[in-house]
Amino acid sequence: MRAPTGVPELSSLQLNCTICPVRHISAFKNLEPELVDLVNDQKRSNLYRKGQIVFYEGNPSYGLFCINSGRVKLFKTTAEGKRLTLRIAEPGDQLGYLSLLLGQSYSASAEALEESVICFIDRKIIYPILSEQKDVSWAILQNLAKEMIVAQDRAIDIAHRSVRERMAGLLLLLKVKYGREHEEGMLLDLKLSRSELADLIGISEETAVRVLTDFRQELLIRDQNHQILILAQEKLSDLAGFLD
Amino acid sequence: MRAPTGVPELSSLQLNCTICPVRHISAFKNLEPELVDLVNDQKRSNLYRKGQIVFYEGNPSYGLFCINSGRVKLFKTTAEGKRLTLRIAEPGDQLGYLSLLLGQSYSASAEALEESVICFIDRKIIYPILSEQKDVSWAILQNLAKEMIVAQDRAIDIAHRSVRERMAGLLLLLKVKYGREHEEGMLLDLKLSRSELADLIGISEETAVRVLTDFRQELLIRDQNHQILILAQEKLSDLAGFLD
DNA sequence: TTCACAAATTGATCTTCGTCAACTGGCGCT
DNA sequence: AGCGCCAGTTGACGAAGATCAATTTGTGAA
Repeated sequence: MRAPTGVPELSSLQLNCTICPVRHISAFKNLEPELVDLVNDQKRSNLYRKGQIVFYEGNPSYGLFCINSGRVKLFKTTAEGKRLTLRIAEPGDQLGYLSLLLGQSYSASAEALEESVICFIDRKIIYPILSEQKDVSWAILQNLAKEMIVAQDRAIDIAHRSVRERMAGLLLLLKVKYGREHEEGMLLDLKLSRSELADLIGISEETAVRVLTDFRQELLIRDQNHQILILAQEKLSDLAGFLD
Repeated sequence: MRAPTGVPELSSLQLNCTICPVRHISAFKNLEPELVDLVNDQKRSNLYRKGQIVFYEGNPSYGLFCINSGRVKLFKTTAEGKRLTLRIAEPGDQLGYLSLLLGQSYSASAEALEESVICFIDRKIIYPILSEQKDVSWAILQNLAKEMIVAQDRAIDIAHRSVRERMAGLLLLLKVKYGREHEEGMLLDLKLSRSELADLIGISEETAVRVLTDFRQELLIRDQNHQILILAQEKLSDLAGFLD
């Protein structure tokens, strides 16, 4: 039994693309005003609560999701229910463009990590924009290329690095995106459960707990309510085997 | 010590893009004749022998490689020398476009699996074509999207599937691309060493040998000189956990 | 507050796979 | 033929993580 795809709890709010603050950091940043209006008229803005599913792997795709606020994780699930998180999408990011571009059903599921507002644009609107506006497809191309490298790195990490190394690497990776200055180090401004951290590097929740407990005892990190405070970046870098 | 990037042993041959048989299955299939001429004038065609490196991870990129004939594997290497093969590129495929698109050094290394003829197009020629010709960038976009899904699938496989499952899956995957009818089953028309097979699924050579020996004893496959003959597809499908 | 439930933690155990080492077989070269 | 080399194979062993189970902690709802 699967919940219906893309059906939000609330759907009254409708944003205005013209003044959307995240458009300027999205693939639509250089979109011509008339096309922005076109998108604006058609799109639906929806609220997703924490834990809500935006779409399920395997379900058909009818358009593109754009994150206005909140964070969404993309993950795949095996037949036995094991998960691997592929990426965490941010405001300004798009969801579901692989399926859209390839005209096939979703290759991963998406779940809101926080309360999020996500707009949905019908593919009938998107396709013409993609094929006529080189800026948009160029932006997506660049994005895809970057994610591709991340995916490749992830694959070799999972194949050949130990859990300790991967966890250290993950914390440093999260630091780049979510790190906030703190008097004793860098605070990761993102709440992720042990299980969600585990999914990001393809390990079990229990081993994630164990490794993080080790890190804590080695004074590399500390728990700050439900966020992680990085105390010793350099040692984590050493652990992760970072060369730079 | 690393060998210089992209320096072939022989470099006398120069192909003609206009009549290149693989252009029509490449990202340049719809390129306008004048632009084909432009590419043709600038490109260099080079012969690479089996085992020769086309480029090394970390080296700077100056353009795009297009495979005219032969097969090339793309792989990443850890600091300890462990490898993971990311994909096997075919005639008509491009190499190095991630680096080109992102303007950064190679994120993987490329090595000829067979004697191969590969053309090199300077980025000065490529960039204008990419930004003006939506067909080419659209084709690359589609390619990238497909590879992205493969990369994602690979990641979850490595994280959560057993070696047996992965090897069964790999054989079936190779069958799709390289399978040739044979009286007793499907012959994989591609010579890959045990070590190369191992690299494709992120395991050691020895375990690859063991799993394949098991498969052989279970009469799922057989060695046909240095190629693999698949005798029992359905059983491999079951092993791989394929649902279809 | 108290209950119920989810998240985090810890321990014990087991399986899988990597590593190291030795041995074999095929093949080209002289 | 004889040599050397490399891919393939096999065995023994150990370490890394997964799994299962139990316990503790935290948290929101009534």
